[in-house]
Amino acid sequence: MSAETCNLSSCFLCANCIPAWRELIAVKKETTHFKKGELIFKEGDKVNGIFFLYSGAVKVHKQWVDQKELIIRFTRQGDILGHRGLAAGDLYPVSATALIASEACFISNAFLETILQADHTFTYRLMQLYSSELQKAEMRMRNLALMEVKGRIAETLLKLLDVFGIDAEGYMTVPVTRQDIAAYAGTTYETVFKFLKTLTTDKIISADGKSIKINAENKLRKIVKNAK
Amino acid sequence: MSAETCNLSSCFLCANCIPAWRELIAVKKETTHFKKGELIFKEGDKVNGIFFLYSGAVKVHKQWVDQKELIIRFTRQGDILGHRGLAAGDLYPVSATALIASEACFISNAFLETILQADHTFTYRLMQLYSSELQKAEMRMRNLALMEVKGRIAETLLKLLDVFGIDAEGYMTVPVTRQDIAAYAGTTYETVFKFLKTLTTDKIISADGKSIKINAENKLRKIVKNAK
DNA sequence: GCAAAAATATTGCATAAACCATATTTTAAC
DNA sequence: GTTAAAATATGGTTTATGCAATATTTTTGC
Repeated sequence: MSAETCNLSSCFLCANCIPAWRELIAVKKETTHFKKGELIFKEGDKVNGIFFLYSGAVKVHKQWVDQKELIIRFTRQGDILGHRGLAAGDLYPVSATALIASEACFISNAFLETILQADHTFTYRLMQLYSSELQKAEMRMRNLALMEVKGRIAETLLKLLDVFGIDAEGYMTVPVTRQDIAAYAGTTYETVFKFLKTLTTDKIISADGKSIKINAENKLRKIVKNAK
Repeated sequence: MSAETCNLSSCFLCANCIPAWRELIAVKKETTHFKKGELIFKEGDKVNGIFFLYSGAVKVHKQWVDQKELIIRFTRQGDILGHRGLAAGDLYPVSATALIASEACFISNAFLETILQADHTFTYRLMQLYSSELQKAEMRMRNLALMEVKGRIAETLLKLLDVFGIDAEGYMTVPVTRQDIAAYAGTTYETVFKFLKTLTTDKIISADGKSIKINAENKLRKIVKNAK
């Protein structure tokens, strides 16, 4: 179970807990597999535990009336999923969906509590993680509220680059739909489509169907800076 | 120093630490006073410690180019200020400004670290607090991105009611300017002005100059719900 | 108590971006 | 492999909001 799917070092839990715990973690954790497009957990579901993403790519999103949704963040290998619900309530406040085939270690609430009680350094690190996530959330809040759409779309492209990286030819490794770009930028598909077209015309990006390649990162950053 | 300004029980620190610590806290803390409109700390300043708001009302805000700002949250007695910077960097990512005369206990970084290392329950509670703040931040992110302006303004009024409460005649206890309402809702003064006027015409609120009174809370909630 | 600076009041206009409609292509499901 | 369902492509219309302008009132600092 452990050898193929978890090297006991790359996820937040293994990287930050007391080494001695890893043996027990190897026994207690369950490895879970998710297909592309599969729901990992759903807003409103009861929180049973926490996921540590071992491989793949996941979007964390939150609904609003009438099919609308905002993508809160994109996560990659090593990231935590479902930690928001941990201590603050018993229902997930967000949903998580696999963007590509993904694997995660699932740790039950009860076992996590045990770790938190026994390993104070881990608790401290988790608190630090939350603190930095909070900072990111505040930054994003400000951008969603005050930055104009073009800047938010440019920002989304840069974020995807940062989180998922690029392959040998410079194309983004994880195929994200334009609808997802819109959902992260807090806008509509049509607006994304139109703006990506002008970006392509200006050679700032190359959009070959679904795959996107960023040619001029600095120009995207300039768009973000100048987005009013 | 302690008796007049801090009862050693109402702030997050005193309420959640091991009782034995309170004596030391009483010695180590510094009581700080802020006048209406005074800056408590500024985005980009070096983080020296953490504030526990003892009395008054404070806005936490974040800048964007060209004088624009978003109010991240309103805080009242008992709340923590400046905790974002604690573990995640050495510069404040936000500013804090007193809305009315306010008092806060200041705890230096060094002493806070001591508490965190010695009192694991406190660390755990602080982690829980961050977790719930994160949930709130995500909710707000979604609302700022997807809810239309009228809903966001209505939401702001409800938030002010929730955080600061009302006096005997039903008026909000803390005078918040329309510009601040706009800054929280992520919109402009003019839009707030126009919408508050229709709310007044519809008798949902009474706006007597600066003081605002909410007459029909349920109608405001309905506006939030239906805001697209 | 006066001057300067915010905050408020008000309106009209410009426009960015959502919404609508529809056709085509790609992806997923059985 | 066929069909259904997403996702994409693209234009035209509408409208919610931001922006500019200007006048008045309130607050604040010295």
